[in-house]
Amino acid sequence: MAEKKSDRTRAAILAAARERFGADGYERATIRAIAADAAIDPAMVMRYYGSKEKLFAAAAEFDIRLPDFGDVPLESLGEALARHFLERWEADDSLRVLLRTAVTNEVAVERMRSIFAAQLAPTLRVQAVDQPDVRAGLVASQVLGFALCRYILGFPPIATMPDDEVVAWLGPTLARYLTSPAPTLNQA
Amino acid sequence: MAEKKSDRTRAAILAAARERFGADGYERATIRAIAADAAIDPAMVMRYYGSKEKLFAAAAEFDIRLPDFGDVPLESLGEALARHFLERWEADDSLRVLLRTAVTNEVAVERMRSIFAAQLAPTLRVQAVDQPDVRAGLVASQVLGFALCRYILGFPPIATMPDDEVVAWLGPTLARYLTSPAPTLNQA
DNA sequence: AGCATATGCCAACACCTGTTGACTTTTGCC
DNA sequence: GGCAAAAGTCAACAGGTGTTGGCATATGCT
Repeated sequence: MAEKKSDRTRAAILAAARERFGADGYERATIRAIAADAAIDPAMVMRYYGSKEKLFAAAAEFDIRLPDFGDVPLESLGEALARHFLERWEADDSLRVLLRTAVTNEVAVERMRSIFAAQLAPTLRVQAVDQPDVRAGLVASQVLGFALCRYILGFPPIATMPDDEVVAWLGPTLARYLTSPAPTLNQA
Repeated sequence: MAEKKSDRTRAAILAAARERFGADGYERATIRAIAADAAIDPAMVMRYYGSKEKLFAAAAEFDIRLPDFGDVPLESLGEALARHFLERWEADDSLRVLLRTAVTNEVAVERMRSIFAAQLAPTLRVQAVDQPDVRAGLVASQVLGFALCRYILGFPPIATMPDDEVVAWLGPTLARYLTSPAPTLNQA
């Protein structure tokens, strides 16, 4: 092991950064505050991560690989997705960081998009649904909207809803976005 | 008319503030930039609105009164809501301001909540649905999530979707949130 | 006209931001 | 023990922020 002490502070910085970015958003999370949380000097943050942008990029980097839904029957995929996202969202604050910062930071937007457009859509393609991009977008709109109300805005009935009830409400919505035939429009 | 010139610059400031807050969010929208857009001195902003917080409060203030849905049959209320919110969202950038700033500004959160919790929920109570707060929250989650993807994040298939298609997709979802019996949970 | 008042501009303030360089301490190897 | 490199500390920088007070200009009333 070539280095040990440095790795520990590197990790401390990253953990503090995740928390601050997630709680305050990109602009209000200052390097000084992050350094104070990690109990080190602000200059260390620069030495290890180069800049605030790069620190954020590192803090927003984590494996967001969706499990393989290729063999889940399409009818129960909605519920499976709802449960998976809920668990993923409560496991740590990685997704919260992304959602809170995506509003003002392009990097976060792109990373968020890569979850839904670049991961969910292909999964749907395997299931041979039509318009996989549209359906993935609709799923994203409901999942992100619910997360927004629950974790960021803290809307009372949504924020305190038990997990099972969340799945029971959202599951059918997602299922419909995945399975329902695309709407036919009468006129423009 | 006691004053004329001042009212015009007051309005110019407010318009520029709405645009900047909506485009950049609360922290990144600077008073100097707003003043530059309105082609006046930053000091004028302070003279007329007192502080950045108060300017924002003024910029985020507008009538968001929902039309009276008391007589709309519950089955078509979902579609009516979808269409109303979509129109309201595209009419001006008031709601965009609120959504973008709500992530970091408590005032915006409270104002957003007042739309759904304090206006939509009572409307539902008139229709005698059970759990009106939960249902209003669910509607909020889908409406805000879609707006987030369409106007803030700019997710490709959602951002470019024709209005009628939006209503066709979202209407049934909202309708289900309003009419479907509350899910019964087997166990905790 | 003259004058009070409203309106606007300018320069500066105190503070906070990300970032940098020089300096000191600790670590690990010979 | 001695020494080079790593790890950490400190103070300062340059620039941007909200905010303020003083000074000039324009306006409208009598």
